[in-house]
Amino acid sequence: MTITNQADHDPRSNEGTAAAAAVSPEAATNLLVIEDDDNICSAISEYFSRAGYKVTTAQDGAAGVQSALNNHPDVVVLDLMLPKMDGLAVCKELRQKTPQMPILMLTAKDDIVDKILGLEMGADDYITKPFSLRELEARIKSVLRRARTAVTEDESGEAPIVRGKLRIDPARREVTIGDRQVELTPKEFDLLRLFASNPGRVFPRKYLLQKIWDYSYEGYDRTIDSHINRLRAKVEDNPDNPQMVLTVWGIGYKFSDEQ
Amino acid sequence: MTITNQADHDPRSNEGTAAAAAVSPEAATNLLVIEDDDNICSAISEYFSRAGYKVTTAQDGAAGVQSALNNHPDVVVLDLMLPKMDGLAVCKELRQKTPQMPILMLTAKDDIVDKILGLEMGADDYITKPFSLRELEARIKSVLRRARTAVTEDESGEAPIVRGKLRIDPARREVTIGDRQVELTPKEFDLLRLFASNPGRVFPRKYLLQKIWDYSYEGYDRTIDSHINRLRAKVEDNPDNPQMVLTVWGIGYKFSDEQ
DNA sequence: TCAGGGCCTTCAACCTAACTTAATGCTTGA
DNA sequence: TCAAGCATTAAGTTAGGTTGAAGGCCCTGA
Repeated sequence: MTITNQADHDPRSNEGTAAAAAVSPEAATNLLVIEDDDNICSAISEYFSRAGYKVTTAQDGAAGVQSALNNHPDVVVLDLMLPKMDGLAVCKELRQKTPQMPILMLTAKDDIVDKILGLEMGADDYITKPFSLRELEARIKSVLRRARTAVTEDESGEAPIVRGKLRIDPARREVTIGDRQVELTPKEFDLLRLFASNPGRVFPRKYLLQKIWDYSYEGYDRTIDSHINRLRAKVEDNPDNPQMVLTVWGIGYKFSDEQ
Repeated sequence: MTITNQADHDPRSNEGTAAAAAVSPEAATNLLVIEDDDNICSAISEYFSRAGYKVTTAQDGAAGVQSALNNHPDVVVLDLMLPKMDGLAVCKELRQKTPQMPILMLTAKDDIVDKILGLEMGADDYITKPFSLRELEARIKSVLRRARTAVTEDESGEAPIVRGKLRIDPARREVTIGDRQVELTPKEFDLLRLFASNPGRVFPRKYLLQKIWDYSYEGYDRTIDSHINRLRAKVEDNPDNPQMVLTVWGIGYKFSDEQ
């Protein structure tokens, strides 16, 4: 016997459209766009204003940082290529000064190196040009949702983490899927807990090495793959088609925030 | 919201099935379900009645609180979205008035914010829709087990601790297994008492050093292993296959919470 | 009061089991 | 097409179990 939740008209499920945001009951979301290209800038600005966001823009990195610190936007959309101070530097500085502020980075198409650097610098997510505005909006919502529920990853609270059928009990170091208990090794457990505490957030391999394997570990980062492999074998119903621990091609892994 | 009837016959095991619970020797467990959806409510009610539980239901928050205070159920299953008084308010009120009563919260799919709030409000665990009834049963058992054995670790009350054949009398510093009395050294006793006060909870070595050895002890933590070794020799029927004091690889030790 | 002995605790060493890392070649997806 | 990811296996490393001995404390008896 399974209880499902279909055909449930939850207003939240309309996410991703401009109209939905416009009727949102909550106070307008403040959006700061740091982008030097006028076309992109005004397109974003127009779309999101109409969608009920309050949009501020900045044309270069220095101005962006200023604006972010003065206006405390709810989310920053940050281009990587900027005059005066490039996106990575901006990201780094904002992370230092306002660690909580969610940052969504715009990167040139296929610029994997930059994506990785961006994520390592502390961006919360990235989106590659070209992108649709609806896509951007979806990402922004996702980042905002995560920020609201942010569990600082090392807080390691004793409260159980539940994601669908998956349940992690940090105090007992127990993991169950549905009613089945799963035995994990320490590394597997640490990885899964980190992932599941921050669904949707992308963890680059380098970052994982630092976080789970202590600092400046100059190792083979394929090692992570091995652990992910074994973790999936234990945790996924069908390891060939993972539903929880997902690969982000060229970057690393993340926990699904679907469902 | 619909109820489907799939994959009920799970070949994995017979544990947790209605039949197994029905023959449980202990007095019926009282379950209060606060849920406005008739389908879910009757599905839960039917399943758990058949499993030998005594089930009471309430259709809204206010009625739920009343029922909880009048009937003193062993565990409350509480939906978050309720008419009259929402789940969070119910949870908060129950926590104030009967702090011991275990609460398991049902949350809508994806409603992470609510999960967190729920736990902050004092729910003991939560489960996301959709869920299987077997899964719910597993959670309920887990919450009940924790509630039964919950001892704040520093309470160090003088009441004897009984776990199966093991009995610890803190006032007399006596330990018996079955009818056999066991002589423990102070460290052995302290360890065993700490473990047995919180079955299932994992105690890292560092934590034990702080707790049992006081001060920030910069020592050899293999010392703990020695004590565990001797403790097991005295306390376990077969020290090669410990049933009480269990190793958690890479972390420390815990007391078994089976049975 | 001091020596002797017993018990508890700590430490060290060795051994095994468990887990992690590395390397390989194959598969996959941009 | 080809770099990135995956699966498999083998080697390496680390953590835990076990044992025994040294040090310290306390009790006891001379």
